[in-house]
Parts: sequence; C-alpha cells; structure tokens
Amino acid sequence: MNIGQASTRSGVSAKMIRHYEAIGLLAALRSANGYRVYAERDIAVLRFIRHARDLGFPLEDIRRLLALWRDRERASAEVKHLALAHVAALETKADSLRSMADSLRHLAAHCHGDDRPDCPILEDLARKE
Amino acid sequence: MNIGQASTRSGVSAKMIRHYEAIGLLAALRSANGYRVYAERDIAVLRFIRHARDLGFPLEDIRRLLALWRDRERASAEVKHLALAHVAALETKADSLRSMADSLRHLAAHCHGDDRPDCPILEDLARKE
DNA sequence: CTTGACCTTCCCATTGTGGCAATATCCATC
DNA sequence: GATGGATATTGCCACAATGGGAAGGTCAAG
Repeated sequence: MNIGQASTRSGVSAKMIRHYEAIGLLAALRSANGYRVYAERDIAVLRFIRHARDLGFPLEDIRRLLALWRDRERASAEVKHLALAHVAALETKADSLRSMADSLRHLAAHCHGDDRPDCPILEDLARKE
Repeated sequence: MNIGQASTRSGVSAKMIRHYEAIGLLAALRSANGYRVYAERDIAVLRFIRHARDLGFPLEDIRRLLALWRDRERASAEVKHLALAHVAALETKADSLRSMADSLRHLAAHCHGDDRPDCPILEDLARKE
C-alpha cells in the first residue's frame, strides 16, 4: 500500500509519515518507482505513534516506547516509569496554565469592561518589578 | 542606557529585547556608535511584555495590549475581552493536558511496573482505531 | 496521448527562545 | 598609545511538530 492509503488507514498525515521516517521512527520499503510501501505492521506502528501523540508524548519518548513495544522481553517497569514521568510533566504544565488563567481571570473580574479607560489588567502588567 | 542594563533592569534577555524590536513591539533609539539606547519608558514596556508573557499571552496579543495600554483613551472593554479570550484558551489547553494526564495515569495504574512484559499502556497505544 | 490523482524531494513558515561566530566598540589599566 | 575584557552589533542555526507549496515523476482510466 502507498503512503496515501497508509495515511487514511492510520489517521496520520502523509506529511507526518515522511517526517517520522526521516527521524527514524519507522522505515518504509520502496517499490520500483520509488514510492514508499507499507504493510499492516506499519499501520499498527503509525497508529501507535498517533495514540501516543494524542496522550501528549513527545516524539523522543515515543521512540523509546516503540523500542519497548517491539521488545517482547522488555520489563513493564520501564514503560510505567516513562508514562509516569510524562504524567508529571503534563500535570506541571496544566497547573502552570491553570494558574495563569486564575490570575488573569481574577484581574479581569475587577476590570469594569466598559468604555472607561481604567483597567486593573493593564495596571498589573505595567507594575514595576 | 545600553541593552545589557535594560536587560538587567527589565528581566528580559538582550536576545529577546532585540527580537521584540525586530517584530515591532518596541523601537530603540541608536547612539552614534550604533548601540541601542533605552530610557525608563522602554524598561516599563519591557516589563509589561514580560508580565504578559508570564501570563501566557502570545506576542501578537501583547502587541494589541501594548497598543491599548499606550492609548489612554482606550475602552477597558477591549482589554477585558482580550484577557477573557486568553483565559478561555488557557483553560482549554489546561483541560486538554489534564485529560491526557488522567488517561495516562489510569493506564499506568493498571501496569504492574515490574519485570513482567505485560503492560496495559503499550496495549492501549497499540489498539486498532 | 491526455488528464487527474498520486507520489517524490526540497524549501519555507510557524512560536519563542537560545546559542554561536565574526566583528566592532567602549573603558580601564599599563 | 597599546592591550584586553566586557559589551555591543548582525546573522545564521537549532529546537518540536506540523502545515503549505513548488517542481517534477508515475500511474491508470478514458
């Protein structure tokens, strides 16, 4: 199957499939005309990558996860460790965004939001620190 | 004052000060030797930018906020609107990350994390969809 | 043989920041 | 006046992940 169908079947854009190949996440055979050729196994790999991306894993993590997945003898401890480290990173980031939102919502609550120029949001941004 | 001192005083790296200038967030005078020269007002602008960045505002939003800040006649409604839109964006992003973390933590909870190869995390990533 | 759909590679843009290199300038010390 | 260290200048490259588009090759149907 060619890259177009692999894309449809896996839900990964052709552009990204080529990119993943370029950075060594997956290797594709080539047919006589130079077209990339994919087998069922490759579709599974692409879907694996997509699911991991959906969980926010960076591609470098995915590279390791793929290695662990391919290695039938791998210890699940490594996978769990990677996953929990990522959970922590996600939560740290989420907390950070939430905290920004809280601060800003608080400032906005005290802003009249009418045609008067007075605004605590701008005043806070302009504070000296 | 030169860029180094402006950087120290504002907490914005010299690199970023030049970048902000390049994209038109601020303009610096030049002295005879070609060095950028900053006044107190510029320090205030740089701090404003830094505070807005700390709240996660993208630079394009900051460009608008600066315009509103400089315009003494502006209506606070515009500022509030921008701020609340950003709050919504932050919360959407935070929810998304939180949701990823929840899913992954759930999967990890069912992973033995020992030396057995069995692992629900990999199984989920490898699911057919 | 043409047309259109599909494939190829290569380059550019994004967002915000950092780093490095070559070069110029300032200032203080000898 | 010369030397050196700190500071300045510009410009290019890099990151992560993705999209867009151009210029060209290939294939299958009509």
